[in-house]
Amino acid sequence: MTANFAKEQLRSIVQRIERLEDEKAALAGDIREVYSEAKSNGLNTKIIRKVVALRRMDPRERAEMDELVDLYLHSAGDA
Amino acid sequence: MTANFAKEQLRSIVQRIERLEDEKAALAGDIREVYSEAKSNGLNTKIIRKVVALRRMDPRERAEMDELVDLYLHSAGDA
Amino acid sequence: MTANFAKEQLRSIVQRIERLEDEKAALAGDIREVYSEAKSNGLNTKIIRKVVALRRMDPRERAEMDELVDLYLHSAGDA
Amino acid sequence: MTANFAKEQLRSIVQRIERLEDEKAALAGDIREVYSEAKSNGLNTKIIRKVVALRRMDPRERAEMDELVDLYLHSAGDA
DNA sequence: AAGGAGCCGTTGCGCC
DNA sequence: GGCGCAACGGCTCCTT
Repeated sequence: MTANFAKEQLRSIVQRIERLEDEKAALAGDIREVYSEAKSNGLNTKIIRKVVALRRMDPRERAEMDELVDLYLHSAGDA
Repeated sequence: MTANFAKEQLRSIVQRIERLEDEKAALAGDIREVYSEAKSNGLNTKIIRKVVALRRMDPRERAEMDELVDLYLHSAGDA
Repeated sequence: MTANFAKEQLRSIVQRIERLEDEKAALAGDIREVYSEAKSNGLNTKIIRKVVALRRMDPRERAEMDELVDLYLHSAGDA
Repeated sequence: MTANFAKEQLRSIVQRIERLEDEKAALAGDIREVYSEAKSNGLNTKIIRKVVALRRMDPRERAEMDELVDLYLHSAGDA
């Protein structure tokens, strides 16, 4: 029956998503633990988050962006 | 000078945004106060947030969505 | 040297986070693919997302919340 | 009647929130328009957003944070 | 290319 | 007063 086929398909999809979401949540927990460890060792987790984000960016692209920010910042601030 | 023109334009834009952002932040503060008042009167603010969101939706659209959710939920859960 | 120890520690932490973030991103990609497949089979992914979220909630808690929403919605709307 | 009192109170709260949300949404629209204008004048809106955010920060605090980011970045990257 | 939806990071709130 | 969680805002991707 076609309705049952659709139902089975939906079930499968929902279950696969839930499984993957569970794994993702587990990893998020692991990451949380690492930050927690960092904090208990006196490291600044907010800064670490920024460092991780910066390292993820392409260096060339990052340099361009920094230049533009400086330029715009200067233009916006001066008379 | 065209560079100065661009600079003036950027200055104007940044200042207009900052002004609007200030007003927006003030309103956000007002909203926060109302929720705070609600909470201190024993109301459930999480529920109020949902109610506000629901009231914003078109009723017809909302009904359709609820029906679909029920249908999918049922299909996903039964054998 | 204590500075080097701190440096090594930071390096380790950053690398562990990056590794975990990579795995998390891969899972996010997998989830996206499943939704994509669902959509190409004519399913409503927005609804599926709601269903997944609902199934994650505790049923008892969910029922309570629904009741409260109805109550508040009614109180807010009637004269 | 106390129930009616609570109902009136809830109604009032919901309506005040909705009013404030409307005003906030209007401002958000205005801000959106300014960015749109900026873009049509060849300005990089992503950079403008960063500039606006930077200008909002306390300079002293910002300098400290930048130093820390450099320090951590260096420690994380070198051997 | 523009607009909207989902995801991620940040900030504020309640708990301990 | 710090920690953990939840809501908010910004960024990115995807559709139109």
